[in-house]
Amino acid sequence: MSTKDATVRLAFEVVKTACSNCNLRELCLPIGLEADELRKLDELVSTRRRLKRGDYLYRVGQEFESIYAVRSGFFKTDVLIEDGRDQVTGFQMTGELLGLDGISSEVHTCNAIALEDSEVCAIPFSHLEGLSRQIHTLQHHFHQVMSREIVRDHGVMMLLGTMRAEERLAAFLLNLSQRFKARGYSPAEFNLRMSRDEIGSYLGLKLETVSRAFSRFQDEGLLSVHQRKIRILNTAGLKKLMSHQRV
Amino acid sequence: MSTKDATVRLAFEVVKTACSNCNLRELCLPIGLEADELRKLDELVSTRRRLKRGDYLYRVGQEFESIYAVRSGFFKTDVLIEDGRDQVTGFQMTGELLGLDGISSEVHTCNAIALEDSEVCAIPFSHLEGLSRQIHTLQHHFHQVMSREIVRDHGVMMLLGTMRAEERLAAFLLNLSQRFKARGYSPAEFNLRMSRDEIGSYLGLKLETVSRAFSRFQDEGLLSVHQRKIRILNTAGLKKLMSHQRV
DNA sequence: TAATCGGGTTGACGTGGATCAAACGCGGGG
DNA sequence: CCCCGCGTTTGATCCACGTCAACCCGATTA
Repeated sequence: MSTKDATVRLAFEVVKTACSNCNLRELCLPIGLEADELRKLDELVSTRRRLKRGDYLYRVGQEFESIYAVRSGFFKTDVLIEDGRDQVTGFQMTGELLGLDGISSEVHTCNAIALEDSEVCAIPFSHLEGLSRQIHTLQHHFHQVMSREIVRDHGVMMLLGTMRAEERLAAFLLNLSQRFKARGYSPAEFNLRMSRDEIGSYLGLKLETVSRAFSRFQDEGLLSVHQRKIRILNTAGLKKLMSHQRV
Repeated sequence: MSTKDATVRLAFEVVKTACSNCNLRELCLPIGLEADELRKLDELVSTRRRLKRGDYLYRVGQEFESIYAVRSGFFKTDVLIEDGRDQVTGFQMTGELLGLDGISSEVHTCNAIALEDSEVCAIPFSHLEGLSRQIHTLQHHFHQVMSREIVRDHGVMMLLGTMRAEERLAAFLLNLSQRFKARGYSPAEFNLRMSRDEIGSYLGLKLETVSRAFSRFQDEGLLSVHQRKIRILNTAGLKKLMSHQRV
């Protein structure tokens, strides 16, 4: 894809929004803020961006100025190396933040791509820093979010470094399940937003291996799988499989 | 190792210290601070802890209250899962921060272990938050440090997810080399502080595989290896190997 | 209704790294 | 000086996953 395409794809719509009446406020940045603090945050979260499936929210190398909160939809982030290999570093759903990687060098170090039609709130980072110098709660919560991202990454490193294919997929599905649950959706039945290839990239596996693991889980009665529609039939079984010492 | 051992091993010495005359101030938190700001930071970094090889700086589950800056020595951090598997998540050298994982849940989520006799500066986290509400530069720099950790983790995920054994080791050695260089040491000749097993854990490989890769590099004239003493003979060769599309 | 297309599944086979096992070599203690 | 122990090296074998290839299936278009 050419660079020209890149800029075209960045087209988006801008919409006014407010944290104070957002139904994600208990998941997202505003957590634990007082009413008056929330109003200040409203001023800061200036714009909402609407993206279509496949659109880039930002790209490697692009100047960093805002972080983004997912309001609706689903994203992936990935990193590349010259020779063409790439690695999905995460999947983000509603209430989660995107763009934290850009703070360190003022430039984004990964791509963020919408996996379905989505909306994000753009939070200009310098404003966020300003406000978190005033609001202790916000400051601390933001630090917790960054720290949680580090802990999550350690979990993925563990997964990639020590687990076998089926353990990885089980861990991945259980994680998704728990995140859907936290958002009020069924933890047992959901649609995957990503392809087998993207799952594979995230888990350090080839798509065929992912597909085989799904089939195996289905044969063993742990899941029912129809395309991207997943139903978890035996959570305990998945958990057991995950923590199973390699044979 | 029993829990009793754990508490015993946490014994340490406390020493007064000051950022303003620390020769690491250009690598560490104080980066870019004015003289008067530096004095404020001095008050905050209250204690220095001295650890012996093998001592734990903190452990999984231990209450989080401070982050630590490595003043001298060398550390590793690792995470565990129940069944005994573990994964080294990082190696930290002088000027680098430890403990960022603990912010999210007020509890440490990994172990930090000294790989040689070491000293750290303890920075009570609530004080750091307080001070960074006053000093914009400090606040921003701290955010950059956290973000850099996230970017680093993405790099490791890439490594674990897409690279083959020799590429991983090459990437690892080049990274170490560059960090030694940044600290004024030779980038071409250094002593590894960690065992083959620890390198393997970090790179998602078995120690035998690490050992074989070292031997292979030596055969090919890229390195000379004597125990843990490494001399890089052909940096370009290592880089080329790293970005080599899989055959 | 057929043709096309992209993602997913399945099978056959190859291989990189794990596993198992033995030997080496250095450093410390008697 | 020899002995012991631990980290490391090296060799032989195994196997989980990658690779390659064929086919399937549902959606889209002609």
